[in-house]
Amino acid sequence: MRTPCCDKNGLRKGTWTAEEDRKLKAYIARYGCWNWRQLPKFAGLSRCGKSCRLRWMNYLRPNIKRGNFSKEEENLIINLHESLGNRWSAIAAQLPGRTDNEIKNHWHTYLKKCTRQQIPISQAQKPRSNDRSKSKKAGQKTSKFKISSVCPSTHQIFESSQFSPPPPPPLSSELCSLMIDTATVNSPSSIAENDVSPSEMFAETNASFWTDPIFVDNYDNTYDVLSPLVVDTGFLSPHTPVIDEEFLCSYNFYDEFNNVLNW
DNA sequence: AACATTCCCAACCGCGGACTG
DNA sequence: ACAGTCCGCGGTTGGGAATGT
Repeated sequence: MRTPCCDKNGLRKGTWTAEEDRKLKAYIARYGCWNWRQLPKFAGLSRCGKSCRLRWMNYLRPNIKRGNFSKEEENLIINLHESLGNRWSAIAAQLPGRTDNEIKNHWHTYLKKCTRQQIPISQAQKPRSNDRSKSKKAGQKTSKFKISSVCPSTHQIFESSQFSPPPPPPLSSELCSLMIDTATVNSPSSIAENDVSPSEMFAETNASFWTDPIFVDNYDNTYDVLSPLVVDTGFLSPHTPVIDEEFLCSYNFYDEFNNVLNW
């Protein structure tokens, strides 16, 4: 894939690394997508918001179906394309777990040929299996995402929950990650690896957040709590999503046996 | 085995609509 | 009404993997 590089603003472009994915997933699991433009700054990512959104929507989001399209899906895409045209997002809405980008790619690489040549899907030459799934590529090697039929989309999880994500507290992305990924919780010293210092975050966070008594009251707790036990400390407000092991297990996000997250 | 070509898809870009002040 | 900002969509690109010679 595209070689990571920096643009003139110092923002990274190109292929996402596993570390970037981890930061983004952890941040969104913790705070949701409250503002794509601001998100990378608080998540400790040198990416533009657009890039973060795309990565999340097309790859990291839970409940994304990967792998080959079934005949039923392909027929549905063709039928929907006849009626909707290139409105990929509208088509994707009818195919749970499929992204507009994936459908668009599949259309251009395979289905378009079928329709142009009037070839039945079953007789057309199948594209190379995407089970190769770019597994060797950066940012995707460590993905352990499991598809669960009972797993609601993250969109549903966040939207159905009662919280309205506030601007993030002065937590580093590293700490956010540690809070969700218990397997990596080892040493508080790792917080020193932050891309954005707490003071910088403090300075950049909007005023309304700092007047929020929930966070102000618990601000002192934020730097010495490095495990999911933070949930019990009272640091997390009732308005923030509490991502604990039980929650994660219930949606197949967390593998209790191996003590790792499944994404 | 080595090289050339084709395929595939993650990611980028630009545009337009929605929203806000 | 207008300008600025943000978000989402669709078109396109580019480079690694697969396939062909």
